[in-house]
Amino acid sequence: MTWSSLEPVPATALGDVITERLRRMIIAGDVPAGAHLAEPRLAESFDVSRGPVRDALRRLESEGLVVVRRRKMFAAGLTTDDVVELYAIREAVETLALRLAHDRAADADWGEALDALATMRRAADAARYADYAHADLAFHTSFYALSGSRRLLDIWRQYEPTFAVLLEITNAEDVDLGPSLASHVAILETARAGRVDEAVVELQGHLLGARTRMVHALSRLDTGRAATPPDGEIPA
Amino acid sequence: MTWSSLEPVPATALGDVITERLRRMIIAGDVPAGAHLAEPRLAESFDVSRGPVRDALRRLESEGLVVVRRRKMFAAGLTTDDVVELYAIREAVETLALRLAHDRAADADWGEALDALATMRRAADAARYADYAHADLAFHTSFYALSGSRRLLDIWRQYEPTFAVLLEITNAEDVDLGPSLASHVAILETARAGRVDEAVVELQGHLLGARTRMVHALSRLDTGRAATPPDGEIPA
DNA sequence: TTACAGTCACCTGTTAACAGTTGACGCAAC
DNA sequence: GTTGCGTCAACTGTTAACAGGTGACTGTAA
Repeated sequence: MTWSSLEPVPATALGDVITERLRRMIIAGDVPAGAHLAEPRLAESFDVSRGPVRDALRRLESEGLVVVRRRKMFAAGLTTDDVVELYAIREAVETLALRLAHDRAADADWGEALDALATMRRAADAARYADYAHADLAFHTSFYALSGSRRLLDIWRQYEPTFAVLLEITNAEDVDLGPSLASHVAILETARAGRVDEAVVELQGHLLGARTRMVHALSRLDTGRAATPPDGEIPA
Repeated sequence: MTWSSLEPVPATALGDVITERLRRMIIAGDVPAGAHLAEPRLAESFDVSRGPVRDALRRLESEGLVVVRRRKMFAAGLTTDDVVELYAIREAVETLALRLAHDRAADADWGEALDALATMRRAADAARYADYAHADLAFHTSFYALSGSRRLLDIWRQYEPTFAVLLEITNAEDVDLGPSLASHVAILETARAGRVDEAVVELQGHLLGARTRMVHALSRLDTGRAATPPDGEIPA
């Protein structure tokens, strides 16, 4: 018997499943922005009761993918403006995380970041985009983990699934992963060398590049998606 | 008939009430950090069913006041380290908010901030600490609102109640509100004059001062509160 | 044709109950 | 005395049902 995951018990709460599926549907635009997300309808559509749906909506609300207006839940969707906003916030918090991680670097170790980087290198060589994206996020997560700030990690985890789905969707594009990899190497090595201000600048440049690619990919993906269609119902 | 609040319908969801009461109890230390927050026990204690309690726990989890470990909820409490952490995060996001607000200042107006400032001045003159704290938070909220970033406002609203309770608790102290008021005036006037870099520096200095006072007040308040007592049950 | 009123369907907030699981306590065997 | 096992209580995840309220639709009257 081989148990790959030791931490989480068999645990796959139904609410988590609904959260993930609904999140993907909203980001991908399967649920049009502005659509009213009524609990009974969603519950029937996912073939569960209202409880897990309620949990999912609460969670997605804290992720910013669902907004509540007059006690009703509506899909928020992701416009290119939202992506710009997300990257601006990420720059602010990840910069802080990197600085804090650096401050604690004495007793902390960059092992996780190095592991992620190795995985990224292998994925890049094999052009395995999904694996690369996964390792990419793990790399950045390691900064938050190393920062020692639980709340900073919480904020990141709040938006990390959105970035994950975005990366996954936009990675249909045929991009050369080389520059991205080099950028990550530069950030980590500069930080490990103790030149944290320089590393922050590298990070900002990296995020700017990622944002630009993301915005282009997204606007190419759904040219017709408006900022806020008046209303709508979920397709099926 | 006089209706003071026009926006929110009679709306006072039971879950919101539980959230507020539980939040206050955790921050004040009435619920010891590390205590297991079992739904049935809390539900009976608040004389409601598990539903609203569940909502409250989910909300407080996103605020960082409750942590989930092996599917169970535990009170996180607030140590002085947490306060330092909170102010670090706040500096990062509020700085961004101030910059974004400044960028949009052409079509935006600082009316809300000015109103809050006027209220603060009156409260300071009358030494009404609670009113001052309230207006203080409204002042800062206006920056996030003016930033035009919904998610930035969301992050602030996530932690704003914690700051509110902290201010309320620590304001038992007899402090001169003059310097705080002057600090707020300086931030706003500098920003309105378009010298945003200078305003950011003012803001950072202001937050540092606030943090210092908060840490002192808190450590004076509960000298005996440890970082993580092993476990415990809620008192009553 | 338009304005108003009544009806009706839907949705949210809330509650109680059921099922599976986990952790603890106690008892018995070695 | 210690170790292993069985029982049991408590908790989380989940579901179905009830109550109040809101908005839309329709029919009627001016």
